[in-house]
Amino acid sequence: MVLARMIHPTPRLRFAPSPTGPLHLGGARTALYNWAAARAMGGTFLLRIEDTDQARSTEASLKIILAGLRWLGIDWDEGPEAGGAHGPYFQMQRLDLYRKAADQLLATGHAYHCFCTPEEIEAGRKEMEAQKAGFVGYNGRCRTIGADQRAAFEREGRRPNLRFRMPEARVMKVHDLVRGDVEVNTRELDDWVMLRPDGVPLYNFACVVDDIGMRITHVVRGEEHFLNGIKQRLLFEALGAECPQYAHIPLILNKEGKKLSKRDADTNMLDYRDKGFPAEAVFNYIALLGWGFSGDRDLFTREEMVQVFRIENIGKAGAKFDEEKLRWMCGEYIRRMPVDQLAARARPWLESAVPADVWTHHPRWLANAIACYQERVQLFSELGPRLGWLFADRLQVDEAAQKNLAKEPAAPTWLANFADELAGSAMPPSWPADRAEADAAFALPSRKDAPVPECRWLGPAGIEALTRAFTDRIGVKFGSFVHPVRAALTGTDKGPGLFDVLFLLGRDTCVQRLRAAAAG
RNA sequence: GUCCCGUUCGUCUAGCCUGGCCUAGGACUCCAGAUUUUCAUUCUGGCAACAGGGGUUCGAAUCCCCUACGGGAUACCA
Repeated sequence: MVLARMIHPTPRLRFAPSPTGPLHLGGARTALYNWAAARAMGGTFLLRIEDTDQARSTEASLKIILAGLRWLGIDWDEGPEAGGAHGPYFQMQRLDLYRKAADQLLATGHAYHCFCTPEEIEAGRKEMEAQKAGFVGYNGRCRTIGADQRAAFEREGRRPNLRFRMPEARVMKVHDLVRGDVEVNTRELDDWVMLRPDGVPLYNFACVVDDIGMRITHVVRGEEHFLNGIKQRLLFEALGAECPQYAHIPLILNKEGKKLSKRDADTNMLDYRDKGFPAEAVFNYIALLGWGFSGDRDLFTREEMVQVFRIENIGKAGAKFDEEKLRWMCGEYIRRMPVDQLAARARPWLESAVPADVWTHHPRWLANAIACYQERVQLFSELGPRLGWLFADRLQVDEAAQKNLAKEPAAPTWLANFADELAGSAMPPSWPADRAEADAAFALPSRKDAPVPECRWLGPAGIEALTRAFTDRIGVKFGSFVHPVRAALTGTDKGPGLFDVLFLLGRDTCVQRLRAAAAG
């Protein structure tokens, strides 16, 4: 048992953002895959903040990243605001650990001080380029520096960087969980800087020290890190630690097929939240960018994903982001939501459209109204504008509706007479009057085969019967009658079933609007 | 320049590792039809792809090679 645990340590994965910008699509997907892999393997998922780029790191970005992850439902077991036994989880709080590792590497000869100035490094690079060397990087001038030269540099006041001493031409055979077996010759890489004179580490160094300290076993990250992975493997080796399993995944491309950048405003995850995209739909969609749930299904929950997710199944080819499909997926999720949940979650976008009184005193009525639009919207934010006609004092009539009102010369007469008919009917009263009884009795949108409940008020079916009897009586074709009525009542030519509209509006408002339309 | 990775319908993908069940499946989009009082939903049907060329094999989307195209890397950023 103990032995088994040594061979297969508890999987520990991390997402390690640098707080230099918002959480964008690519970062969200990386986090999501790491999270899913951790959950799938019954392991631990943690967050580490790589804030060593002090000039660009901000507290605001950190907040946005954490909020974005939480919104997507990606939770972490260790990290900021969660604590954990392997902290601190901010790199700037781990400087002593890097220092210690640096001393060890210096002592074992895996690292050396480099006194070159940026200008000297650049000159060396130019020289290599002129020699048509395939690889162009640091020329390793300080590799073999003597004590005299070193002392001379120090007298000049130069402060050294710490560089990693790369093996000269070693063929690294590595296995990447996504790319498979790949060979890289270390001559493609130069002696990279680990530590600045001020003691702040650079990415590859801090990353490895932390992955060791945090016992990371698997790393899923963007393919821009593939070569960093080679450098890091060597560093693990030099430090006598085991390297995690790496999986380098292709980048997400934008519609133009270019790399998604942090500057693309609509790639900030919180923008999707603010625009009314359901989080679980965004999660679902992002998961599909480079991974397939199965051959015949692309709608799934987080839990279902965790059941079947395997890092090895992430695709090697880059994917383009398609907002059209994302939106379809949002609509799909909204349709499947219980209507009360939809109302609650859409509320932030409904505050201006729906009077506060409705929320507190007419919840069933509002739920019915929202239910009528459930299959007609894709985003929470689309609900408010659609509901406007319900509360309008003076109805806005759009062009299509005006056409429908003008098409039949007799329409004004029909509407006036229909108003009289409704005035004497048992239709439910109109908001703000109390109509809770009717709203509780009838669930919208009404369905043809639904049984008619016992109620003293007319429901949609009853109103339809009344209407059909009326059109028969005045000798008007039902089909032509219906359009001007909808126009008069909602001001548009689209929307829920007409009798749901009548029911929602209630007797008095219907009468009033029909008469107003009849009067022109 | 050099190195690495990739390329299946317009898009996301299944299939590829372990060749035959692939006249290549699903989804989004689009088109047509059905249902319907409008819109939407739903249902039915349709358009649409193995980048190109060689090779291996009885047989290749699947294995090998070359070409083209795309992406990534080549920092005192991460």
